[in-house]
Amino acid sequence: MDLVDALGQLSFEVQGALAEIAGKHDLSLVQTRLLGVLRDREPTMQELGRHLGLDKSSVTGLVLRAQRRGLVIRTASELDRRSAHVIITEDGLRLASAVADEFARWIAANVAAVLAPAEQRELTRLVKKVLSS
Amino acid sequence: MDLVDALGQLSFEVQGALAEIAGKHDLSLVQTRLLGVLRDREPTMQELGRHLGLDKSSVTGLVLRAQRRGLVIRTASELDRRSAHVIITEDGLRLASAVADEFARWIAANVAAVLAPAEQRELTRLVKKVLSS
DNA sequence: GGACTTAGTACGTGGCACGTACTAATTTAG
DNA sequence: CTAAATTAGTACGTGCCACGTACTAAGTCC
Repeated sequence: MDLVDALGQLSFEVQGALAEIAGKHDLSLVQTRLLGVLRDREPTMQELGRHLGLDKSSVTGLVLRAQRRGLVIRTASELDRRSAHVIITEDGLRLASAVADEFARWIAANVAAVLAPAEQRELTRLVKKVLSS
Repeated sequence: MDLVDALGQLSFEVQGALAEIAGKHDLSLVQTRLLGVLRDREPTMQELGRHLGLDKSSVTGLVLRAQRRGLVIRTASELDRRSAHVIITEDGLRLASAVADEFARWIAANVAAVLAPAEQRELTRLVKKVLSS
């Protein structure tokens, strides 16, 4: 197996685990990403679309469904009355943290557990180097 | 950034690239995986579901859409007349190869290009170690 | 003030995934 | 050897996701 296969498989593995964890909390992968983005931002719909790589028309429904479940709210912007800021609620924050914690535990059990500490550091370093490009 | 964030982000990055490449060939990520599985197998619908981690009722539609586009065919099993084997067509093979090649080029440009040869080997080794667990 | 641009929604289409309910073929029990 | 249970697959309804197009309302530019 070469680098291409290794990274391809790894990405499916990690995304699969994340999807499963999210599913246990009745969240889709996209909803989870949404909440993740909103943990440290209060973006407009447009900015949200940029962060998630989605069209603005896709964001409408995504936020609508999250709002129905009480995970986010929309507030009118005061600077520009056309735009709305999306803000995560307490419930949303709790869910996001729960998923994040469980994901961290999955990494610990499935990655960290099979690598020596030095290997973990090296893997982190290499991946970061790739991501920063 | 720690190991958890690094692997999370990497998986989104890789899957995003793969989805984009697949999209250029009018394939979804799932269709691409389907064709990938079929490159070296002629599974029944059930086996296909197991490989992809999907319910059998999900596989029906997936294969149906692929069949409409001439990417796969279904043939009746001779051992068990209840089951059908899914087989990739020449067109399907061509598409699968095109996506795989382009993905390999993406890895070369975005991963291999920023790592020294020894680092690439080390990354591959570490990822394989994780996957084999 | 009128033309243009921008933020967001509405709606229709298509893919994806599931659960449930069904048919047909096969296997198992009695 | 039939009757019951299991298995392979499809049909259908639901909901999520993503997009393009068309629209409204608000802001900007002349």
